[in-house]
Amino acid sequence: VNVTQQPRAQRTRQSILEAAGQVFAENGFVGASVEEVLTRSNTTKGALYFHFRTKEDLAAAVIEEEETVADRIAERELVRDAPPLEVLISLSERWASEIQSNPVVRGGVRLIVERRADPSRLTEPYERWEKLVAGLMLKAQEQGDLRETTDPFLAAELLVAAFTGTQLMSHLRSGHRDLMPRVRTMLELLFAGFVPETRAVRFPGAVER
Amino acid sequence: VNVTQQPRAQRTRQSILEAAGQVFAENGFVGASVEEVLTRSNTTKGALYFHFRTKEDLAAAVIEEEETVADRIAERELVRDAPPLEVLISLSERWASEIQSNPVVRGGVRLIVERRADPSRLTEPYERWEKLVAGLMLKAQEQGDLRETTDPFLAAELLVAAFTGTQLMSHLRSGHRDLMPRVRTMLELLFAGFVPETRAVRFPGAVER
Amino acid sequence: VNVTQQPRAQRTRQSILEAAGQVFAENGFVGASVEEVLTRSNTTKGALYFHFRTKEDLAAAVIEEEETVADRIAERELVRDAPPLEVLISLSERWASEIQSNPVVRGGVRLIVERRADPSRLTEPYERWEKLVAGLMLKAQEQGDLRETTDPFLAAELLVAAFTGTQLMSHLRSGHRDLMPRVRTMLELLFAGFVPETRAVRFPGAVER
Amino acid sequence: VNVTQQPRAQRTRQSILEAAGQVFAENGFVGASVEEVLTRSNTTKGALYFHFRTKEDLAAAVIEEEETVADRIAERELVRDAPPLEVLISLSERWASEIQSNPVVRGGVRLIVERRADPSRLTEPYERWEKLVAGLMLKAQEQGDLRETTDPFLAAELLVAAFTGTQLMSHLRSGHRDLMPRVRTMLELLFAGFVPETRAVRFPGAVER
DNA sequence: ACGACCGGGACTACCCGTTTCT
DNA sequence: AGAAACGGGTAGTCCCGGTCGT
Repeated sequence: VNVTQQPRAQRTRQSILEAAGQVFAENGFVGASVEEVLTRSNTTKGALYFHFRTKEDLAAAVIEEEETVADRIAERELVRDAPPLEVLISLSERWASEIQSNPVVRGGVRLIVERRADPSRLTEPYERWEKLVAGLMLKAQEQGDLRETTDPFLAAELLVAAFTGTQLMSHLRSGHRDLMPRVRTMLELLFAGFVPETRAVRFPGAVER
Repeated sequence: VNVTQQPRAQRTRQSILEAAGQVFAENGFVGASVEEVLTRSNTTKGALYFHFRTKEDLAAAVIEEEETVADRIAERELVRDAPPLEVLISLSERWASEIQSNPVVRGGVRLIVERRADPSRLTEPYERWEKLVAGLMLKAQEQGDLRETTDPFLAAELLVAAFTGTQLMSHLRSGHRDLMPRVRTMLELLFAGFVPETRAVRFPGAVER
Repeated sequence: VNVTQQPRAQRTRQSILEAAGQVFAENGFVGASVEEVLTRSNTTKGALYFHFRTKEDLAAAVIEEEETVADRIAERELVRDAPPLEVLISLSERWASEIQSNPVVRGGVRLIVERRADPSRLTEPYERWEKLVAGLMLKAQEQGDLRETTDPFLAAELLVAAFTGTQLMSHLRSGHRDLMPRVRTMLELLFAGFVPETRAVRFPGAVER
Repeated sequence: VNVTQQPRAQRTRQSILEAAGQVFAENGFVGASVEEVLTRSNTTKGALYFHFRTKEDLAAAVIEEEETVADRIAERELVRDAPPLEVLISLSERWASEIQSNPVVRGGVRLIVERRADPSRLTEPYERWEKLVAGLMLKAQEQGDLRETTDPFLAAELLVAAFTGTQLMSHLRSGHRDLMPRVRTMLELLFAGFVPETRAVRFPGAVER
């Protein structure tokens, strides 16, 4: 294999991926046209079909990258030695910020939301989020930061659903521009019901925006 | 104008609308094919394009019907003389039940979620839901059923977003089959944070399913 | 048979025919849409398909009416006791004027020009014109108004072709508005070559416009 | 730009153009079906829509080629050092011969005749013919080959109209097979009226066919 | 006799994901 | 890697019957 060319190949692949992310985010899978991706990435069919065998393949790559980013963020937050609910907060805000700034992530998110009954796909991303959140909720309950009466698993499910709904609303109303404040107030209101009256969650300053 | 044959016409129109609801719900607007609607409704192109000028038109009709149903449900619940939060509960459950059972509603819901920033559209359905819910939240606060510290408008926004997210999750995971219990637990968890500790919301038995 | 309704039926038929003439004149046979005819004639499909079995039928009726008008004009001019070339002149101008004012005639003319290799149609209108003109040319030659060296049949053929071409040009350039002067100068130039130097054709004042 | 494969592409494009010429010539613009062009050119939709964006585009290309051919013929004749009327004769016959033998030209001619008042089109071909002919007529008059009493511009207009009419007649009656003799006699008769008695135009042998 | 409403279905232009050839 | 070609599938148009009322 040629080695000197690899950097250029990687750049090409990346720019295709980014363009695809945008187009998928705006139009969904069926609504997206390969031609549009070509135009935005300033490449040609030859290039695209060299890197990705089909349009489905391209979508899968977008999702994969999005998942990788998600994992990286999750890992980075999980190792922090902070109260679990605070981890949950900064995790949510980091993720929101990523959605705002990274087109590939935005595309992946839309593709996942849209996903038809294609069960042969990668392990459901939502389940992974739910498991991760549930873990934090459990730890929080052990430390007395989650009410005894609140089921940690159901709380996790709700948080994921509410985040998804919030992200959707922000997408529809402002094209994700007001995502951060929406996520912030969502968390505040939710946690008001999760946390015992005697405790209070510390909300750090918003990451950005 | 004319009276002859109208019953048949109405039946045809309705069966097209229902088929369209299904197809839109399953595949979204772009993914839906008119041909599929034809097959499922057991009609022909002539019939379809007699009742609806374009595919867009058909989608608009689906949304319109869905909105009409929503309004009818809202009206029926609002006149009830019950505590506002209980109204909110039965309203949510009625709506969830409608989504489960009525394909046109299901289609409309998906179409609305998908809708890009098409500002020339009917007044955003979400805004209407938010206003309605906010009204009930305000009344609840007056009656002491909503914590003083909870902003009724933000609470309404969250509820709508959480409902949407929950509906989406249920759609993706079970095709709306487990929608009712999901909505129920969502409400329980949310209200735990909204209602003062001294009060308790009465959750009636689930409407059905 | 019902008699009282017949006048109304005739009116309906006529208004359809006129609308059809317009639409055919503007768009040709294939380009014309029955729907457009309906709109302009303010009638409905039921009415149209009662009077005319198919679109072809409608076109045939338009042509038939146009031919009838042509025959009527020809007869009226032919009985006149005037020099043959003068008859030719006023015949041409009457026909031009009819084309300008009568939409059905205009439609018929276009349909005939367009006619595909459909040899099973009514006897070619052009042949009839040529025969008629040839007869007048022959008479003119007998009276010394046509040069001895000019073949009356070829002259007739040319006149018909030139008229058709002129009519077409006028249609393309002005929508038939400048048809009269064009026909007039065409005749003047043509006759300059047909008539012996010693004679001169009397051009009457133009019929109108 | 690109160089690879251009010969093949050019061949494909040309064969599509020729098939399109035929189909347009036979059925006009609306009557022509892209599918028929595909069949006759032995190509596929993909190929056609790679070379031409729409059916209109295809028609425009046919017209453009026809105009190019016309220009080439005109240029070649105009540089000849011959009496203007003789140039006119051989020009007409060359053009007639081209119509007979070149399907693209035939298509273009029909498309132009059909063209409705679409003012956004290329400069009206008829005007260009008229100007060209008028120029020759003027020169002929200077040299005493055109009668003093004949207006060169009107004569040009008539010639173009008569040619168009003749071509149409030949199309309708014989599918252009008898075009050459028709044009020849048309010119003879016309010129009999244009040229002074003392002079005589030399009619060369027909170009071919 | 006349006309209205409703529906049938063949057909059209065109888009678009993909492959082939160089 | 890019130009060219492939071909299935799309929404939509349009001519035309049926089937009623008046």
